[in-house]
Amino acid sequence: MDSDRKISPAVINRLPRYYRYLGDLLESDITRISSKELSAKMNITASQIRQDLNNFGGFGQQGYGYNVEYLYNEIKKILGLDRLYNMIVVGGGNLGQALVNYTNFEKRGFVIKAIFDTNPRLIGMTIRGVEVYDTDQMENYVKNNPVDVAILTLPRSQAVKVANNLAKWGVKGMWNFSHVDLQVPDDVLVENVHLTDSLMTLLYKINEMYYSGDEDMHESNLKNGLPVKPLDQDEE
Amino acid sequence: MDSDRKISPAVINRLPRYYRYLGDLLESDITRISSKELSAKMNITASQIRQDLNNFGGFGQQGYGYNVEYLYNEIKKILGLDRLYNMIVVGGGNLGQALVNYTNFEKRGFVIKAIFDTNPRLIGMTIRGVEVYDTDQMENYVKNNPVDVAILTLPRSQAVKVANNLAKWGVKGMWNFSHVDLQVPDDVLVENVHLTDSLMTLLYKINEMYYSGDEDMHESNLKNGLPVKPLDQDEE
DNA sequence: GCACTCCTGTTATTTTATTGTCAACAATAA
DNA sequence: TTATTGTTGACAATAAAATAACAGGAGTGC
Repeated sequence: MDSDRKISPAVINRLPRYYRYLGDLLESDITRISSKELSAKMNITASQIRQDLNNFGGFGQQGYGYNVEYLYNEIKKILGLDRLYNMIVVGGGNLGQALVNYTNFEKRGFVIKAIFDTNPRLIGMTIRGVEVYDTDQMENYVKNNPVDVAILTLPRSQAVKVANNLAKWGVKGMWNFSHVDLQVPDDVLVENVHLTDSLMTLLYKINEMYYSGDEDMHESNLKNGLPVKPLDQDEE
Repeated sequence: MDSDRKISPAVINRLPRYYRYLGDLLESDITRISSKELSAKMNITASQIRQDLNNFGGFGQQGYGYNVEYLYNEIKKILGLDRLYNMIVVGGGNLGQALVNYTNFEKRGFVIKAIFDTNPRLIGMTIRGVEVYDTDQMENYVKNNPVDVAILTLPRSQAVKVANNLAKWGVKGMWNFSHVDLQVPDDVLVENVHLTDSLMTLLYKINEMYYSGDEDMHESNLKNGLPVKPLDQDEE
């Protein structure tokens, strides 16, 4: 494993997908697979699969292909999934609770240790065995307990300040669901999940496919049962 | 708006982000902005901003820059956000409920009309005024009501079948949160949100930064308070 | 109104990512 | 054994994306 070379982000983003497919194969008791076969399943070129994997080492064997279980475990190691991670949820709203309730996280080694919120009605409650604390206690908690990842599901107005504090107090990474791009020190890693952005790109594609070249789209719009109404700006 | 030319996916994915920043500027009563200024705010090169925007038309003016409100509204139109969209949620679990409860969707014109689930305890319930129906009724509903987007928050085992049916019945696009890559006809658009994948890439980066070059990572692991425990495969 | 600066739209260049090709070698069959 | 097939890993070729360069129109100050 050549840890000097810088792996391109495009490759890293594909790794979890390989991991998922290999897990599926493992469950189906398939013991070996060639890049060609995997290519057909995943809709990626075989060439790219081989090149992606070779960034981390030669896991395959000529004339044989890849051993599914071995490759699966190697990718698991590469992604760091052979360890436990301590996480906290900041913002105990709907999304925060949904993530806490997602049982598979625990199975994968993502352990949510605490939830922080400012809402008095939530504080003291327990969600799937995880207690909700007042945000006031967060500094104390983070400074005295190892926190690998903070899951941010709070309103954008508070997100920046909270993220900066968490960074200062030693949280390694942030999984950010709030509607704002965080600016934190370079040694704190941020992964943004902008759900609305993702939905918007879907809508763009729908529009492109169903209404493209239609300069005044209102008519076709009505035909499709979509009433036209001006919408104004909203605040998260 | 040159609707012939094919816009690259990279550009489309950036559009919502531009839209977000322009909305912020609008709220701050900033009326004009140059690509250079926006570049500083967004951490993108000015060159890329100009090139991105020019895919859709010349919205700026030499010596002046871009009019914030005008550009905001143009991007709104490009993304198709000047219309209403009818949506349904398939899978009324935690995540599905969280999305229904996300009030901003409605403000943006994303109207969730119905929720479908197989769980008898949920059927008949109302979440933020949206009723939960038995999945049996979905075919009838979709065939008789325009559905632009189906939000899929169901277990992977059911996702593929449901998605194929929805495609057949005329749903235009799917916003897929289930842990599987959907294979649907070409005229049905799918936007996948693989939350776990996104978390895994964050973990990769955390590992790279904190444990890189450390072939036997177990020791440094313990130093950081992360107990090492072998984890096995799980099923969604 | 004129000189000067700003800033776009566009073209050129560089960088990054993907795909295609092939020699080398393993597995399998003859 | 020996031939044949399958398949990797390396690298070359191509494509896509990002960045830089720049000509020239529009604003600004005098």
